[in-house]
Amino acid sequence: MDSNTNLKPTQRLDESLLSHIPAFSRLQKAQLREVLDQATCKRYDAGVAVFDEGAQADRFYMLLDGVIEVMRIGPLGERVISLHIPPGQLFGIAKALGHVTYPASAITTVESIGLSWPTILWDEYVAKYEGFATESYKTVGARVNEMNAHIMELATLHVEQRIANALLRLTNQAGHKVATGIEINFPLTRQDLSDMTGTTLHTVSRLLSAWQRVGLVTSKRKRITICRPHQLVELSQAKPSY
DNA sequence: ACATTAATTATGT
DNA sequence: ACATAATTAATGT
Repeated sequence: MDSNTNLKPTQRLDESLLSHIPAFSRLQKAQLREVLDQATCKRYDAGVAVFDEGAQADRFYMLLDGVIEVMRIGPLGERVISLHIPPGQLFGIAKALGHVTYPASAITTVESIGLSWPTILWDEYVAKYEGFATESYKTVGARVNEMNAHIMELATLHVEQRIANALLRLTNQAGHKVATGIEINFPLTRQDLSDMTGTTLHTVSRLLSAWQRVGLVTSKRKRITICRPHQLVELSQAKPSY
């Protein structure tokens, strides 16, 4: 019932869209053309699901523009954001991990544009294109590392440090320089931050307020900019307890 | 050192 | 006007 379903059979997308992303970096121009012709391009409104946890993983995706939150939902509605996908990254690649359904949901945080392919093509690409497998598994590996680091943070660090780390990670992938510092390039609520750090929006709100008072950050609704990245890095480090 | 509850205010459509 | 976001204080574990 919403009008964002303008599925377009990939009309003349340029090969340069793919040539810079790792998984396709080793392909020839003709091969890129072939891959692109099999892709579907779609636009998504902000806040809609690209796919849902548990659904048949019939396609895999690449984000061209926008931001995707990869999240799971607890027994009663509590969101856990496990990952943010910046443009140029593959996501929904359940097939690469041997899954038949998506292990998490992918939600757009802003209006986004994505390419997608039928999952069957994954195996074909792996077999056919030199470097597709190795390169894409590299990025999968990097993502696993990120998540591992995140788990360590959740388990060992204090709330203040976790939130600092979350903000730093976000600035690394979506940071945009502005006059007063580095702004995070997409709408981010306290709720979102708390969902990434396993705390509550209230605690996040209090902390941000405190940091704002000290001039470390500034924030409007859904927009956070870091004024003193260096101080934030310090806060993100665990303090020795003796 | 943090969550929870609840009341209050600000902000975007 | 309405819903969603953010702040703040009080209270609980």
